[in-house]
Amino acid sequence: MNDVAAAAGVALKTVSRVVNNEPGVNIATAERVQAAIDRLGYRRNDSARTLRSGRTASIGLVIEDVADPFYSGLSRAVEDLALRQGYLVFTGSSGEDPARERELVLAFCARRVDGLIIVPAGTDHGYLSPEFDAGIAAVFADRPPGTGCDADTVLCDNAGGAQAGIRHLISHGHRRIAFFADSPAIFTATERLYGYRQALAAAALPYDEGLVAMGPPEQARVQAGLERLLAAPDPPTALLTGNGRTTVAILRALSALPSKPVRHGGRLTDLVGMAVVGFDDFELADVLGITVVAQDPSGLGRTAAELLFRRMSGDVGPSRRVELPTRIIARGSGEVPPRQGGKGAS
Amino acid sequence: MNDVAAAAGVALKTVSRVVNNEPGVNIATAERVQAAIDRLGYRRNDSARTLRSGRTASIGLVIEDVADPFYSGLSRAVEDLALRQGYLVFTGSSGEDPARERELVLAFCARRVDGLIIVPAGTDHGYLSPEFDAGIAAVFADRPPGTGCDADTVLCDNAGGAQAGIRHLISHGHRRIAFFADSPAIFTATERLYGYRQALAAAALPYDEGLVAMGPPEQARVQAGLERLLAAPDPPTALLTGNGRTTVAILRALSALPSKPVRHGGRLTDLVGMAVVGFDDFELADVLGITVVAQDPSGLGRTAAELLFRRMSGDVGPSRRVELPTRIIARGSGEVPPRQGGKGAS
DNA sequence: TTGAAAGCGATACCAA
DNA sequence: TTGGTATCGCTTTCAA
Repeated sequence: MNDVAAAAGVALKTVSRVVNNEPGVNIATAERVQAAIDRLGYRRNDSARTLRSGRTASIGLVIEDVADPFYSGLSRAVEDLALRQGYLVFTGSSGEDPARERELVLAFCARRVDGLIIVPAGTDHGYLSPEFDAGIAAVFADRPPGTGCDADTVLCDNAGGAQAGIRHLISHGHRRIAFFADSPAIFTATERLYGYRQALAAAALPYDEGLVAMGPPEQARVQAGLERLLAAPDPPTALLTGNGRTTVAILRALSALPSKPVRHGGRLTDLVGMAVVGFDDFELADVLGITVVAQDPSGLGRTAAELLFRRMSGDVGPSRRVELPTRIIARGSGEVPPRQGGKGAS
Repeated sequence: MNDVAAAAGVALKTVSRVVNNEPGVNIATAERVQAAIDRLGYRRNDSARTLRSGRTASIGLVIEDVADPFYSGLSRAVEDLALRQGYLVFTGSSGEDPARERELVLAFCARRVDGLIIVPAGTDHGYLSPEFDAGIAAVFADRPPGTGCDADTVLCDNAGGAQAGIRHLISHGHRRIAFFADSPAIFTATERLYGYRQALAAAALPYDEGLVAMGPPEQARVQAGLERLLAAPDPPTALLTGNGRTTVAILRALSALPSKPVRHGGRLTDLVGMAVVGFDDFELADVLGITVVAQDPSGLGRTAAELLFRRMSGDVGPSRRVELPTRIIARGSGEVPPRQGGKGAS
C-alpha cells in the first residue's frame, strides 16, 4: 500500500480510502490511485487489515464429514449465505471425534474467525468459554451444544420425524417395526429413538428391544442385524432407519439377501416383502422408490448462518433454539402392506 | 501476549518462545508463563503472526460444488492432508461460474493463503499472474488451467476411461452406443467425448452425431434426449454417461419410462433393455447394479494436496501433470446384451 | 537463558 | 478532501 501511495503520489491513508471505497476522495485522485493499484498488481493484505480492525470477515464451519451428502448440503448453504455477505468459510470435518472438533474450533479461533457454525461431536463445550468472552459468535447446527455452553441452536424435528415415519408405517398395517439407527451417543439417534417409542406407545404397540439396532452405520454390523431380525421367530414387517448412512447400509443389505421372485415393478424392498422408511432423503431415493422422512440440510445451514450473522451484527438477546420440520415423502417402499404368514418370501 | 508477559513477570519475547515451543527457555520460566496463559485464557492471534511471518498455514480450495459427491470426496481428501500438516482450508464453490471462481481465488489470495487448489470453471487464468509473482503456489485439479497460466495439474484419465467404457460395451455386442455428457465447454466432457470417438474408431464403428447428447445435466433435458433416441428408427442398445450427475439423470429418466415386464432380478436397466455404463462411481451404484468407469476423487484431492505441499516447501521444478487411472466396475447394467429386434420392449 | 526494539501492512483518530 | 501518526499483536534481529 505504501508502494501504491508512492506511485500515485498520495498519502498512505488516501490509498486506504480508495481501496475501501470510503467516501471523501476526489474522483481524479481516486482514479490516479486506482491506476497505480492496477499497474502494481496490488492486493490488500487482509491479515494486516484484520489485525487492526479486529474483523476477519471469515467464519469457521465444523461438520461431521464433508463427504456425507447431508453435511455437504448444509455446507453449501452456509457457504452461499456467507459469500453473499462477503465472508469466507473455513471448513473442517471432525469425523465424530470430539478432540478433532475442539482442535478445529480452536484453530479457527486462533485465526480470529468472526463466527463459528458447529455440528458438535463432543458433549462438553466448556472450552469455548474463553472464546465467547473474547467476543466470538457461535451457532450449533443439527445437534445442541454440550455442557458448559449456551448458544443458538438449529435442529431438525428428530423425534417428530421418527414419530411420523412410524405412524406412516402403522397406518399401512404394520405392527412389528424395526428401528436401525446410529449410536445412542449421537444426539439425533437418541431423539429419533424417542420418537419411535412415542409413536409405538401412541398406537398402544409394545416396545420390543429386540427390534432396535443402534450403532455405527457400518455395512457388516447393519447387515448382521438385519439378518438376525429376519431369522427371528417373529420378524418385523417394516423398518425405519435412523439416518442416511444407515439407510444405504440397509438397502445394500437387502439387495445382498438371496433374491426372491419379483411380482410388480423392480422395487428393491419387494424382494423381501418388508416395508422401509428411511430417515433423511438421498439422491436416487426416488429411483429406488424409497419412502423417506426428509430433513432439510440446506435449511439447516441457511438458518444457522442467518442466526450467526444476526449475532455477529450485535444481537445479544437470549439464545434461541430453532427446530426445522421434517416431511414424509411416500415413494412406495413405505406403503408396502405387511407380508402375510410369518417369515420367508411371500 | 503482553498481558501474559506482565502476569508472568517476563518479557514479551519469552512468552512468544513458550507459545511457539522454541528452545532455550528455562523450564521453570516456561511453566510460569504457561500458567499465566491458562489463567488468562490466552490464545495466539494468528493474524498478527501471519502479518509478521508471512505464512498463514492455510490453503484455499475452489471446487465446482461441495454438494456434488465427486467434489465433496475430493474436498475431504484435501482437508485431511492439510490438517495433518497443520494447515486450515478455506473452501468455496464456484458453481461453474468463472467470475465466482476468480472472486473466490482473489479473496483467498487477499487472505494470504499459502497455496491454492483449483477446479477451474473459467478458461483464462491470467488473473493469477500477480499472485504467482507474489509467491503463491497453486495446483489445478480435475481440469487443467486455462490460458495465461502454467501450474501443476492432476487429472483423471478422462479419454482413457471413456474409451474403456465403450470398449466394454462393444465387447458385450453393442454397436450403437449413445453418449450423454456435460456441456462441451467443460474440459472433462470434451475429453470423454474424444475417448468415445476413439473407441468407436478403433472398433471400426461409425460415429453418429445423433447418438451424442451434450449439455447441462438437467433432468428435463436429459430425459427429452433419451426419449428422442429411443423413439428414433434405429435406437441405441447401450449408453455411456459423461459424469455422475448425468448418470443420475439418466437413471431417473429410465425409471420414468412406461415400465415393461421384468424378467430377471430387479435391475433398473432391464426395464428398457438398454445397457448402461456410468462415468464416475456413486453411492448405491452397487445396489442398482450400475456398471461404472470409476474415478478416484479422493486420489485427485490427495495428489493435488501433495503436489501443493511440495511446491509450498520450495520445489521450483517445471510444472507437472499427473493423470490418475480409471477402472471399470462391472455390476450388471453394462453387461446386458443388445436387445433384439428394433425398438420397444424385448 | 532472557530482553529490547524494530517492523510486518493495514486502519483509527485527529489534524490540516 | 487529504495527510500524519499511533497502533493492532506478533516475530525477527540483535544485544545482554
